[in-house]
Amino acid sequence: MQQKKVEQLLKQHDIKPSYHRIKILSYLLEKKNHPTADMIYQELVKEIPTLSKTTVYNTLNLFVEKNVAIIITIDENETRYDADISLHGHFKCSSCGKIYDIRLNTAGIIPDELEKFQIDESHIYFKGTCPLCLKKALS
Amino acid sequence: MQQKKVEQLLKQHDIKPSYHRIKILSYLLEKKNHPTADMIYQELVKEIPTLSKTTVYNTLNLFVEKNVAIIITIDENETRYDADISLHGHFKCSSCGKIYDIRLNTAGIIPDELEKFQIDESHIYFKGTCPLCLKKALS
DNA sequence: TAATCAAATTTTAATGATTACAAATTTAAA
DNA sequence: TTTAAATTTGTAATCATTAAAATTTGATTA
Repeated sequence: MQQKKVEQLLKQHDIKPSYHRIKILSYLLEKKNHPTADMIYQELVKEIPTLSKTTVYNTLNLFVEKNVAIIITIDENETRYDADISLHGHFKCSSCGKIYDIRLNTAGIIPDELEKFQIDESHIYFKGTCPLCLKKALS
Repeated sequence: MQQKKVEQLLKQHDIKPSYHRIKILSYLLEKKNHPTADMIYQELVKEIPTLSKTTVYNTLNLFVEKNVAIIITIDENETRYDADISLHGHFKCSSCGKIYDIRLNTAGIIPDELEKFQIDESHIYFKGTCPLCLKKALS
Protein backbone atom coordinates (compact mmCIF):
# COMPACT_ATOMS: atom_id res chain seq x y z
CA MET A 1 0.00 0.00 0.00
CA GLN A 2 1.30 3.45 -0.89
CA GLN A 3 2.03 5.98 1.77
CA LYS A 4 -0.93 8.09 0.62
CA LYS A 5 -3.35 5.27 1.36
CA VAL A 6 -1.84 4.71 4.79
CA GLU A 7 -2.18 8.39 5.60
CA GLN A 8 -5.81 8.33 4.53
CA LEU A 9 -6.48 5.30 6.65
CA LEU A 10 -5.07 7.06 9.68
CA LYS A 11 -7.05 10.22 9.00
CA GLN A 12 -10.23 8.22 8.57
CA HIS A 13 -9.73 6.96 12.09
CA ASP A 14 -9.03 10.37 13.54
CA ILE A 15 -5.30 9.93 13.89
CA LYS A 16 -2.87 12.59 12.76
CA PRO A 17 -0.55 10.84 10.29
CA SER A 18 2.87 11.49 11.76
CA TYR A 19 5.98 9.95 10.25
CA HIS A 20 6.25 7.23 12.88
CA ARG A 21 2.60 6.35 12.78
CA ILE A 22 2.74 5.94 9.02
CA LYS A 23 5.82 3.74 9.34
CA ILE A 24 4.28 1.53 12.00
CA LEU A 25 0.96 1.13 10.25
CA SER A 26 2.74 0.42 6.95
CA TYR A 27 4.71 -2.28 8.69
CA LEU A 28 1.54 -3.91 9.98
CA LEU A 29 -0.22 -3.68 6.63
CA GLU A 30 2.65 -4.92 4.51
CA LYS A 31 4.13 -7.64 6.68
CA LYS A 32 0.84 -9.03 7.91
CA ASN A 33 2.92 -11.01 10.36
CA HIS A 34 1.03 -10.26 13.57
CA PRO A 35 4.12 -8.85 15.22
CA THR A 36 4.87 -8.03 18.83
CA ALA A 37 5.74 -4.45 19.70
CA ASP A 38 9.35 -5.52 19.94
CA MET A 39 9.40 -7.05 16.47
CA ILE A 40 8.16 -3.76 15.04
CA TYR A 41 10.71 -1.81 17.02
CA GLN A 42 13.64 -4.04 16.01
CA GLU A 43 12.76 -3.72 12.37
CA LEU A 44 12.02 -0.01 12.24
CA VAL A 45 14.92 1.10 14.40
CA LYS A 46 17.20 0.05 11.55
CA GLU A 47 15.63 2.74 9.40
CA ILE A 48 14.90 5.24 12.18
CA PRO A 49 17.80 5.05 14.63
CA THR A 50 16.23 7.55 17.02
CA LEU A 51 13.05 5.52 17.37
CA SER A 52 12.01 4.80 20.92
CA LYS A 53 10.26 1.65 22.00
CA THR A 54 7.83 3.73 24.01
CA THR A 55 6.70 5.36 20.78
CA VAL A 56 5.93 1.95 19.34
CA TYR A 57 3.85 1.09 22.38
CA ASN A 58 2.12 4.47 22.41
CA THR A 59 1.31 4.20 18.75
CA LEU A 60 0.00 0.67 18.96
CA ASN A 61 -2.20 1.57 21.90
CA LEU A 62 -3.53 4.50 19.92
CA PHE A 63 -4.23 2.26 16.93
CA VAL A 64 -6.19 -0.16 19.09
CA GLU A 65 -8.13 2.63 20.74
CA LYS A 66 -9.00 4.16 17.38
CA ASN A 67 -9.80 0.82 15.79
CA VAL A 68 -7.02 0.76 13.26
CA ALA A 69 -5.59 -2.44 14.70
CA ILE A 70 -6.60 -5.21 17.03
CA ILE A 71 -4.72 -7.05 19.73
CA ILE A 72 -4.18 -10.75 19.32
CA THR A 73 -3.38 -12.71 22.45
CA ILE A 74 -2.60 -16.30 21.68
CA ASP A 75 0.30 -17.07 23.94
CA GLU A 76 0.55 -15.58 27.38
CA ASN A 77 2.92 -12.67 27.71
CA GLU A 78 3.04 -12.08 24.01
CA THR A 79 0.81 -9.30 22.82
CA ARG A 80 0.57 -9.17 19.05
CA TYR A 81 -1.04 -6.69 16.71
CA ASP A 82 -3.01 -7.00 13.50
CA ALA A 83 -4.13 -4.21 11.17
CA ASP A 84 -6.74 -6.51 9.67
CA ILE A 85 -9.67 -5.57 11.86
CA SER A 86 -12.19 -7.80 10.12
CA LEU A 87 -13.54 -10.85 11.93
CA HIS A 88 -11.11 -13.65 11.15
CA GLY A 89 -9.32 -16.40 12.98
CA HIS A 90 -5.71 -17.31 13.59
CA PHE A 91 -3.59 -20.40 13.78
CA LYS A 92 -0.28 -20.35 15.58
CA CYS A 93 2.21 -23.09 14.83
CA SER A 94 3.90 -24.20 18.02
CA SER A 95 6.87 -25.39 16.01
CA CYS A 96 7.84 -22.47 13.77
CA GLY A 97 5.86 -19.79 15.59
CA LYS A 98 4.18 -18.49 12.48
CA ILE A 99 0.66 -17.12 12.81
CA TYR A 100 -1.68 -17.85 9.91
CA ASP A 101 -4.82 -15.89 9.13
CA ILE A 102 -7.87 -18.10 8.89
CA ARG A 103 -10.97 -17.06 6.99
CA LEU A 104 -14.02 -18.08 8.95
CA ASN A 105 -17.51 -18.89 7.93
CA THR A 106 -18.87 -16.24 10.22
CA ALA A 107 -22.48 -17.34 9.81
CA GLY A 108 -23.74 -18.87 13.02
CA ILE A 109 -20.52 -18.16 14.82
CA ILE A 110 -22.21 -16.27 17.64
CA PRO A 111 -23.80 -18.71 20.09
CA ASP A 112 -27.48 -18.23 20.94
CA GLU A 113 -26.42 -18.20 24.57
CA LEU A 114 -25.02 -14.71 23.98
CA GLU A 115 -28.25 -13.27 22.67
CA LYS A 116 -28.58 -10.83 25.56
CA PHE A 117 -24.88 -9.96 25.64
CA GLN A 118 -23.43 -6.97 23.85
CA ILE A 119 -20.50 -8.34 21.89
CA ASP A 120 -17.68 -5.94 21.05
CA GLU A 121 -15.02 -8.42 19.99
CA SER A 122 -14.91 -12.02 18.80
CA HIS A 123 -11.74 -14.04 18.81
CA ILE A 124 -11.07 -17.48 17.43
CA TYR A 125 -7.72 -19.13 17.30
CA PHE A 126 -6.10 -22.50 17.09
CA LYS A 127 -2.75 -23.89 18.11
CA GLY A 128 -0.91 -26.87 16.74
CA THR A 129 1.52 -27.67 13.95
CA CYS A 130 1.34 -26.23 10.46
CA PRO A 131 1.64 -28.36 7.30
CA LEU A 132 5.19 -27.21 6.61
CA CYS A 133 6.38 -28.25 10.04
CA LEU A 134 4.45 -31.53 9.90
CA LYS A 135 6.27 -32.32 6.67
CA LYS A 136 9.64 -31.44 8.16
CA ALA A 137 8.96 -33.68 11.14
CA LEU A 138 8.63 -36.67 8.82
CA SER A 139 11.98 -36.29 7.08
CA MET B 1 -16.42 -32.20 44.71
CA GLN B 2 -15.02 -34.16 47.63
CA GLN B 3 -11.32 -34.30 48.29
CA LYS B 4 -11.28 -37.98 47.30
CA LYS B 5 -12.49 -37.15 43.81
CA VAL B 6 -9.93 -34.40 43.41
CA GLU B 7 -7.18 -36.77 44.47
CA GLN B 8 -8.35 -39.32 41.96
CA LEU B 9 -8.43 -36.74 39.21
CA LEU B 10 -4.84 -35.80 39.96
CA LYS B 11 -3.72 -39.43 40.04
CA GLN B 12 -5.46 -40.12 36.75
CA HIS B 13 -3.30 -37.45 35.23
CA ASP B 14 -0.09 -38.73 36.74
CA ILE B 15 0.22 -36.10 39.42
CA LYS B 16 1.03 -36.95 42.99
CA PRO B 17 -1.82 -35.47 45.05
CA SER B 18 0.00 -33.28 47.52
CA TYR B 19 -1.87 -31.03 49.91
CA HIS B 20 -1.25 -27.89 47.90
CA ARG B 21 -2.15 -29.48 44.60
CA ILE B 22 -5.42 -30.73 46.00
CA LYS B 23 -6.21 -27.28 47.38
CA ILE B 24 -5.44 -25.54 44.11
CA LEU B 25 -7.35 -27.96 41.95
CA SER B 26 -10.30 -27.85 44.35
CA TYR B 27 -10.28 -24.10 44.06
CA LEU B 28 -10.44 -24.28 40.27
CA LEU B 29 -13.16 -26.91 40.26
CA GLU B 30 -15.37 -25.29 42.86
CA LYS B 31 -15.06 -21.64 41.99
CA LYS B 32 -15.10 -22.07 38.21
CA ASN B 33 -14.10 -18.43 38.08
CA HIS B 34 -11.18 -18.67 35.63
CA PRO B 35 -8.81 -17.11 38.14
CA THR B 36 -5.36 -15.68 37.69
CA ALA B 37 -2.50 -17.25 39.64
CA ASP B 38 -2.64 -14.31 41.99
CA MET B 39 -6.34 -14.73 42.70
CA ILE B 40 -5.71 -18.32 43.71
CA TYR B 41 -2.78 -17.31 45.85
CA GLN B 42 -4.64 -14.50 47.63
CA GLU B 43 -7.51 -16.81 48.49
CA LEU B 44 -5.53 -19.85 49.59
CA VAL B 45 -2.88 -18.00 51.56
CA LYS B 46 -5.65 -17.16 54.06
CA GLU B 47 -5.95 -20.84 54.83
CA ILE B 48 -2.32 -21.79 54.26
CA PRO B 49 -0.21 -18.91 55.53
CA THR B 50 3.05 -20.50 54.44
CA LEU B 51 1.90 -20.84 50.85
CA SER B 52 4.28 -19.43 48.29
CA LYS B 53 3.20 -17.83 45.06
CA THR B 54 5.83 -19.80 43.20
CA THR B 55 4.09 -22.97 44.33
CA VAL B 56 0.88 -21.72 42.76
CA TYR B 57 2.70 -21.02 39.51
CA ASN B 58 4.54 -24.34 39.59
CA THR B 59 1.34 -26.20 40.27
CA LEU B 60 -0.63 -24.45 37.55
CA ASN B 61 2.12 -25.10 35.03
CA LEU B 62 2.09 -28.74 36.04
CA PHE B 63 -1.69 -28.90 35.64
CA VAL B 64 -1.46 -27.46 32.15
CA GLU B 65 1.34 -29.80 31.17
CA LYS B 66 -0.58 -32.81 32.46
CA ASN B 67 -3.87 -31.66 30.95
CA VAL B 68 -5.75 -31.08 34.18
CA ALA B 69 -6.30 -27.43 33.33
CA ILE B 70 -6.05 -25.10 30.38
CA ILE B 71 -4.78 -21.58 30.04
CA ILE B 72 -7.19 -18.88 28.98
CA THR B 73 -5.69 -15.71 27.56
CA ILE B 74 -8.32 -13.11 26.92
CA ASP B 75 -6.71 -9.91 28.05
CA GLU B 76 -3.03 -9.26 27.61
CA ASN B 77 -0.90 -9.80 30.66
CA GLU B 78 -3.57 -11.72 32.43
CA THR B 79 -3.13 -15.46 32.31
CA ARG B 80 -6.14 -17.31 33.62
CA TYR B 81 -6.76 -20.96 34.33
CA ASP B 82 -9.70 -23.29 33.85
CA ALA B 83 -10.07 -26.86 35.08
CA ASP B 84 -12.79 -27.45 32.52
CA ILE B 85 -10.68 -28.86 29.73
CA SER B 86 -13.55 -29.52 27.34
CA LEU B 87 -13.93 -27.43 24.21
CA HIS B 88 -15.99 -24.43 25.22
CA GLY B 89 -15.94 -20.69 24.75
CA HIS B 90 -15.72 -17.70 27.05
CA PHE B 91 -17.19 -14.27 27.33
CA LYS B 92 -15.46 -11.60 29.35
CA CYS B 93 -17.48 -8.59 30.45
CA SER B 94 -15.39 -5.46 30.11
CA SER B 95 -17.51 -3.78 32.76
CA CYS B 96 -17.59 -6.20 35.70
CA GLY B 97 -14.72 -8.41 34.59
CA LYS B 98 -16.61 -11.64 34.98
CA ILE B 99 -15.79 -14.48 32.61
CA TYR B 100 -18.73 -16.59 31.49
CA ASP B 101 -18.48 -20.10 30.10
CA ILE B 102 -20.16 -20.46 26.75
CA ARG B 103 -21.32 -23.80 25.42
CA LEU B 104 -20.54 -24.01 21.74
CA ASN B 105 -22.10 -25.89 18.94
CA THR B 106 -18.79 -27.51 18.12
CA ALA B 107 -20.00 -29.03 14.87
CA GLY B 108 -18.36 -27.32 11.92
CA ILE B 109 -16.25 -25.16 14.15
CA ILE B 110 -12.98 -26.20 12.52
CA PRO B 111 -12.52 -24.34 9.22
CA ASP B 112 -11.82 -26.40 6.09
CA GLU B 113 -8.77 -24.22 5.59
CA LEU B 114 -7.11 -26.07 8.48
CA GLU B 115 -7.56 -29.51 6.99
CA LYS B 116 -3.83 -30.09 6.66
CA PHE B 117 -3.01 -28.53 10.03
CA GLN B 118 -2.63 -30.54 13.20
CA ILE B 119 -4.81 -28.79 15.75
CA ASP B 120 -3.92 -29.19 19.42
CA GLU B 121 -6.03 -26.41 20.90
CA SER B 122 -9.07 -24.40 19.88
CA HIS B 123 -10.01 -21.18 21.59
CA ILE B 124 -13.07 -19.03 21.16
CA TYR B 125 -13.90 -16.01 23.21
CA PHE B 126 -15.88 -12.83 23.12
CA LYS B 127 -15.62 -9.48 24.84
CA GLY B 128 -18.31 -6.96 25.52
CA THR B 129 -20.86 -6.22 28.20
CA CYS B 130 -22.91 -8.83 30.02
CA PRO B 131 -26.70 -8.56 30.52
CA LEU B 132 -26.33 -7.60 34.18
CA CYS B 133 -24.07 -4.68 33.39
CA LEU B 134 -26.20 -3.63 30.42
CA LYS B 135 -29.15 -3.42 32.78
CA LYS B 136 -27.19 -1.43 35.35
CA ALA B 137 -26.10 1.01 32.65
CA LEU B 138 -29.75 1.86 31.97
CA SER B 139 -30.71 2.74 35.49
C1' DT C 1 13.59 -46.25 64.83
C1' DA C 2 16.92 -43.98 62.23
C1' DA C 3 18.96 -43.03 57.77
C1' DT C 4 18.39 -42.00 53.07
C1' DC C 5 16.70 -40.05 48.98
C1' DA C 6 13.66 -37.94 45.78
C1' DA C 7 9.97 -34.94 45.31
C1' DA C 8 7.69 -30.82 46.74
C1' DT C 9 7.88 -26.36 48.52
C1' DT C 10 9.91 -22.07 49.77
C1' DT C 11 12.90 -18.08 49.39
C1' DT C 12 15.26 -14.77 47.01
C1' DA C 13 16.66 -12.77 43.06
C1' DA C 14 16.31 -12.17 38.09
C1' DT C 15 13.93 -11.39 33.78
C1' DG C 16 11.15 -9.19 30.43
C1' DA C 17 7.13 -6.79 28.77
C1' DT C 18 4.70 -2.76 29.49
C1' DT C 19 3.65 1.70 31.49
C1' DA C 20 4.41 6.21 33.94
C1' DC C 21 6.31 10.41 33.84
C1' DA C 22 8.90 14.29 32.79
C1' DA C 23 11.89 16.43 29.49
C1' DA C 24 12.91 17.46 24.81
C1' DT C 25 11.58 18.03 20.27
C1' DT C 26 8.60 18.77 16.50
C1' DT C 27 4.48 20.50 14.39
C1' DA C 28 1.02 23.56 13.33
C1' DA C 29 -1.62 27.52 14.24
C1' DA C 30 -1.88 32.47 15.16
C1' DT D 1 8.01 34.60 14.41
C1' DT D 2 5.99 33.16 18.45
C1' DT D 3 3.57 30.08 21.07
C1' DA D 4 0.81 26.26 22.40
C1' DA D 5 -0.20 21.67 21.56
C1' DA D 6 1.05 17.30 20.03
C1' DT D 7 4.47 13.94 19.51
C1' DT D 8 8.49 11.61 20.69
C1' DT D 9 12.18 10.30 23.65
C1' DG D 10 14.69 8.48 27.75
C1' DT D 11 14.70 6.77 32.15
C1' DA D 12 12.84 4.63 35.80
C1' DA D 13 9.12 2.00 37.82
C1' DT D 14 5.84 -1.77 37.93
C1' DC D 15 4.12 -6.23 37.69
C1' DA D 16 3.68 -11.05 36.30
C1' DT D 17 6.38 -14.85 35.80
C1' DT D 18 10.48 -17.74 36.03
C1' DA D 19 15.13 -19.36 37.62
C1' DA D 20 18.03 -21.24 40.89
C1' DA D 21 19.34 -22.73 45.18
C1' DA D 22 18.04 -24.02 49.84
C1' DT D 23 14.92 -26.28 52.78
C1' DT D 24 11.31 -29.27 54.06
C1' DT D 25 8.49 -33.24 53.58
C1' DG D 26 7.31 -37.89 53.13
C1' DA D 27 8.07 -42.38 51.66
C1' DT D 28 11.29 -46.24 51.67
C1' DT D 29 14.59 -49.11 53.35
C1' DA D 30 18.13 -50.83 56.49
